[in-house]
Amino acid sequence: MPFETIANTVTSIDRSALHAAVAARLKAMIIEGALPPGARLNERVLCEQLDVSRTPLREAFKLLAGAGLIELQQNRGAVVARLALEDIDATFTVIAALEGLAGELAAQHITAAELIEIRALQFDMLASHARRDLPGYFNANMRIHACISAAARNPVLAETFERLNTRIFATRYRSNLTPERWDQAVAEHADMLKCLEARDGKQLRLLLETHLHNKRATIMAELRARQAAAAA
Amino acid sequence: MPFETIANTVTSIDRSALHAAVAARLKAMIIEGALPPGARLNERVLCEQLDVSRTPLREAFKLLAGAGLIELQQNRGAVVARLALEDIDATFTVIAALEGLAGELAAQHITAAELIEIRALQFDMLASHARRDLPGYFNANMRIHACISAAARNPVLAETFERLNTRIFATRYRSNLTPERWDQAVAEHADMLKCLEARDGKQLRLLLETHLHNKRATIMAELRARQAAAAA
DNA sequence: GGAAATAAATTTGTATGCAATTTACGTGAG
DNA sequence: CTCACGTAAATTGCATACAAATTTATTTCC
Repeated sequence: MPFETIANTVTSIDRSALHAAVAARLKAMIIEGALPPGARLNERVLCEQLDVSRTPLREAFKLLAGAGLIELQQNRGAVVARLALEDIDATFTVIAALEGLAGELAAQHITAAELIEIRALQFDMLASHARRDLPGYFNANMRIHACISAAARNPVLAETFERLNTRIFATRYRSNLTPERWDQAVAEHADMLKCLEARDGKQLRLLLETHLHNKRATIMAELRARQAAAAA
Repeated sequence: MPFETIANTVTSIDRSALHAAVAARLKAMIIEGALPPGARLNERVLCEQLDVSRTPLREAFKLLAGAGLIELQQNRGAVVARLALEDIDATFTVIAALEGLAGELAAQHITAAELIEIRALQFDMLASHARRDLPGYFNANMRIHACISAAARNPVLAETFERLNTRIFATRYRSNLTPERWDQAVAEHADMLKCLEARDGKQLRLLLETHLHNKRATIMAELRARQAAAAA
């Protein structure tokens, strides 16, 4: 994780590590959707917007390209990585396996304090669910998954997970949910918490894989429907 | 294309995409061990060796840093990523889960032609094992795992796998083996092939996870012993 | 008017120069 | 002899200049 150590939230850019700061900034813009998939990254325009010269900007491009967030085209610049539906599906498949592993390891290593935090986040999530506050729900949801990832005590897993999650962030955490699927997801989270408390890693792994598989099916159905609607 | 240009591509590098070519070259040097973990990457020296100016070299650094192959240090250049023992252990844990997933998916999607190729590679591996040809064994071994990864039909999985594998390539495929562990590994591969032929994805996943877990235990034991010997 | 050819403008890729930081080295004090 | 300090050398980071490629605009011809 070479560039996410710099705070993404800073408005003006730290002049002492321009390429890293620019990369963090661009990454944030991609996650937030300011730079949507497929968007061309014009060097001159971005240089003016970020107030840096081309060298650090181009180096930031390479950092993001190495991480798979953007694609470089020979003599034709860079574009934000465009994920086909199959790629999103494939990414969820891998994330399901990784989260399953994270859950199994977390059940072994999680501390009492971390468990308390996850319980609290679970209530936050229930509150957002009750209020039908989708952004709040996704926020709590995301933090629970991050907690589990952290409790796994495997930095390689965390990094790999972070890397894949970044690429489908908007898809994963800005999708719609049917009321039924939302209820089901909340119920699945309750089961997951029980497994964690019981330190039942095997079962938690199964639950997480199923949970992610269900989320994948939901999102893929929505995306396919959206694509069909756009084609018509 | 003139003959001279073709000849040049063998020794020197393609001038039309310098940063990518340099990155590929550096990656190869890292995998081959010419640039061992922790080695400092001096810009001037590498510029002369690769016959490029600093700009594409530095851009190549960023590509590799984004992929996690090297580490950038503020005002202090770049070094080949140094993996602590815990990192190697953690990487194997993740790879085990990913290969398990790959096996499960491969059992669903593998073609007859691919199965034939894996059977052939299995015999190559047996031949190398019989001759006690360790490099030949690792080569066949690596290709079998690559075949399974390809048969999974999941580009994200393949990419993630490739990325992690690159980082521990030397560790994974240049380690020593006790005769017993070597025999055991060969036997495990025979079981894996049976599962593939029977299209038993669940069982193949278990086998692969166990196989990788065993490989991890072997390698970690060797590395810890080596480290203890070096400390003494 | 439209297609092909051509020229201009834009954009990308690489090389190089300069400033800032880090590292190396020599000198002298304790 | 060791350690601290200061200066010089080396190295890194960024900006800019130039070259090559691509895209856009214009002209020419049918």
